[in-house]
Amino acid sequence: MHADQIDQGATEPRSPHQPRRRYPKGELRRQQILDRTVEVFAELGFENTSLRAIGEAIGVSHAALRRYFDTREELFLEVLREKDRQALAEALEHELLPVDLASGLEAYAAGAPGLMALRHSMVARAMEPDNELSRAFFTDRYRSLRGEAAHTLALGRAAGTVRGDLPLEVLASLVIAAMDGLSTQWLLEPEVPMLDGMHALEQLLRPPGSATS
Amino acid sequence: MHADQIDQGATEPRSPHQPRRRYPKGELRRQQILDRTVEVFAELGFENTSLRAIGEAIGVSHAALRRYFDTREELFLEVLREKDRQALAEALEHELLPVDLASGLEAYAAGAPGLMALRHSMVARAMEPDNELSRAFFTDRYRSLRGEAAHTLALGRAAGTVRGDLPLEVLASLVIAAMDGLSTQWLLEPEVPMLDGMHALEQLLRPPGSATS
DNA sequence: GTCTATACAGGGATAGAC
DNA sequence: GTCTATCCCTGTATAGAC
Repeated sequence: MHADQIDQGATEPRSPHQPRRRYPKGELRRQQILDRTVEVFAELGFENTSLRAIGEAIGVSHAALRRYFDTREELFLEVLREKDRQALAEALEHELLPVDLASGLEAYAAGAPGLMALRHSMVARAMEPDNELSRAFFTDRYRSLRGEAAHTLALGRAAGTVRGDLPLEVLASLVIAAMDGLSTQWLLEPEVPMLDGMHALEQLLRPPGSATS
Repeated sequence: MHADQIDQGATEPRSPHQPRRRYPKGELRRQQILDRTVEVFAELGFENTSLRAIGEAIGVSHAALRRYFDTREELFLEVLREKDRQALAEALEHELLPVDLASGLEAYAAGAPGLMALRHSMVARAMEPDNELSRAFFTDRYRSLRGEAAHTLALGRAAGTVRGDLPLEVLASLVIAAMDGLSTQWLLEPEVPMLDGMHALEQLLRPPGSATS
């Protein structure tokens, strides 16, 4: 679902301005740009992370970046896509999906405030008119997240830790919303106990008669 | 708490570039700028809502706007401050605080998607380094929102509709987070049932033994 | 007090040379 | 694949008209 754009070794024609990326050099350069972008963004923020600033951090001109990404927006989206892929790969390696919601939030916020800030900026863009690319990315992403949450909740239901009197899809949406909103408050003010909020939600989700912990 | 900057008729000296605004014309112009900014933003989005675009919508040069607002960021923040004041005034008029969380969300999202998108853009900025003005505004705002939510929850507790085994502040943070996150998903994809999510949270908050509705 | 005109540094996008 | 040069747009700043 997430990785619908894997194309290593493909030889078919492709959309204009999307480089072939069959050669190691271009592939490495592309990855370097993505990595540096995160770093520069964490330091300078959305407005100041210009193509020129990223290029300077790498040692190339801003125009060179456009061989790999059509626009700044696409570059940023690709950074987020890449991080999602990494997170998914890591989750599959460590175990299957996290049964614990709070640990899911930690993975979600991912210890990288800069990355979360980038996500927030891009989500905001996606709500605006004439931003089809960003909107498509995030509607997809939230759909995926809700699906994963629904799955985790279903497991909890089977294990007796999640009550069964409310629709799964609604609860899934609520869980994702709580993660989003709690991380927002936490990023603004680190004293806000983000994990306590998530644990509270876990408590609320328990069936009425079950044990307190 | 919210209205800490009411200064009509004040005669004290003020910070540089903040006009006195004792004269009706300037006051009206200022209000006009705030109103038009929301409209232009709803149509064009964050990037394209330039000072020049706003000025053009009013019939004034972009430089004129700076008589009223030091920077674009401050203009946007003032738009949000103004909307918060209006919402507060309206809430006080219609009744005291909303006892119903779901209706609170409707007031929160406020039927104005453009405004919510502006809020999201500005919150994102507030998380980044070197954005003290935005950060101060939103930490304040979230503190206020959590306070109001805690108050509403306390009333619910007294009325027997909110369980008493979890700390109020944590639940308040969770409630605000849910509003934020649900409105995000809803703005991206209007089919997502925002109010259902909030009603589900209300159900979850009920004491274990209480009636289902 | 209110506003226009103007200048400036920096941004993303782009064309064409190498 | 990368560069330089260029286009038009942006926020900010200042000078001076009225």
